[in-house]
Amino acid sequence: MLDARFVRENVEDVKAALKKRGYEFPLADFLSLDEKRMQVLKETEELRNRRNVASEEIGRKKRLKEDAAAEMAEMKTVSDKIKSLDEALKALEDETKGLLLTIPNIPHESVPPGRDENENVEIRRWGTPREFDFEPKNHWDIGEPLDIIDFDRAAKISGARFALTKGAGARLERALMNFMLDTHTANGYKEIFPPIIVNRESMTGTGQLPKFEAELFKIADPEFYLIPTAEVPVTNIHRDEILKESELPIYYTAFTPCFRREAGSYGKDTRGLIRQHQFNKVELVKFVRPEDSEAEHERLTADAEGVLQSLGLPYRVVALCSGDLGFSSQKTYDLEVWLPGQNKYREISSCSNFGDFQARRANIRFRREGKKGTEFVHTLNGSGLAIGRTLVAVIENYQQKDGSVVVPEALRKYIGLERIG
RNA sequence: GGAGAGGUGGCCGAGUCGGUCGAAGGCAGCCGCCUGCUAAGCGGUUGUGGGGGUAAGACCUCACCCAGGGUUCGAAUCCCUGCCUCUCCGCCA
Repeated sequence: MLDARFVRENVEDVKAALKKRGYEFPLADFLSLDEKRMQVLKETEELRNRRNVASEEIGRKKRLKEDAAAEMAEMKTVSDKIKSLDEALKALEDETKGLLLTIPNIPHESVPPGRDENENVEIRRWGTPREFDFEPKNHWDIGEPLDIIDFDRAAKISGARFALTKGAGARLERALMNFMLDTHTANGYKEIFPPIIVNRESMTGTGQLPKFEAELFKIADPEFYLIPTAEVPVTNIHRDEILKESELPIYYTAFTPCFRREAGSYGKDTRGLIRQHQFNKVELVKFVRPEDSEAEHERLTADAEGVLQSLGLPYRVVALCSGDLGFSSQKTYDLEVWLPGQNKYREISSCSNFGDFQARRANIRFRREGKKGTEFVHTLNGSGLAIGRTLVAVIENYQQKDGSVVVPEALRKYIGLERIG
């Protein structure tokens, strides 16, 4: 959420910045609403003040056994007025806030301008895609014969876009989870195992609601949501809190299943593990001081890259252009891993700096040492990594001509195998 | 699922028959003083958000005692609803 006062005072800048995203800011709506709101607010406060003063006077008179009927009658009408103004104010506030909640974050100045993913900018590459002396297969053509991935049974149990792993596949999934968590905790992230069903406030805090309800799985009664990413519960750990400066930065890592409706992606990645309604992911989340967030963003991205490097998986880092940026993000790097089966790089991690956008929504503040008042922290997060897609990458990059899969060195002690199949 | 208790400031805790309650008292914190140092002691001070004001302060004002409604001239105090916590019974991984 953007700051109302900031928007009010920087209308043109805000408008221009959001235009970079391809977002038309409803400027006139906001300003007239905001002005009306302030006007009503002032009026109510004046009346309240009058009432407070009069009520005190009435109390004094009553104690002295004097008559206060006239004041009481007058205040009755003042109170009625306040009540109706309050209703109007509440409506205006809801509307203003509702509008603010649907405005995306302002892209950071370093974000490359662009309309969509085609204008994202490659920052660097790591590793060299392997040369195959045979035609490399898709992961499902490797996994199904090995009987480690089963799409048909999962479809029977649940439906399309579900999969189940078994045997060495299930163990590989578990090995990846442990390997990633161990890697990140060694780098100073505290391990969290959060709830994966959350309330509306949490979803609003990180920016999924109110705008993206259609992408979420919802539990109707009682009202809850399944998380689309651990970012939601983990960032909301500190919702409505005032942290000490000495506590920052805070680093968390969390393994969770994630649930996404994937509405609007019909026909995309219909086969295979790439796009599932349910998938596992290890997430990295940071809470930092504003002046540190850019450097922390680079480090977080490097931490996610470290996992790919340890696994020997070639990848590239891409800076999302302004038009491809997520709603809450002010800057994002995607990590794209090489998939021989598709002969291209595919997203496996997304590392974002949200600035104070989420902190303002979720009301996460900190107090500086020796200073009065509070400031919003900056929040960041990134996948470290999406486990399903990592499993795909391992299988495709380490496939052998005979249909087996060699287990990367780093995973062997976790899975207890050198080869699958 | 049934029965009951409770939610007050960083923490503990008081709020009488509704009327200077933003809220006693204690602890912790901060600033002085004092003791050669430390501890103890003495005095003062310490919440968040909005609006106005100022060069910046000072200052003025509104709101906030879980949340949302209601009663009233006036509510932390009374009433309703919701959320959360705790205890007992039942059930259960």
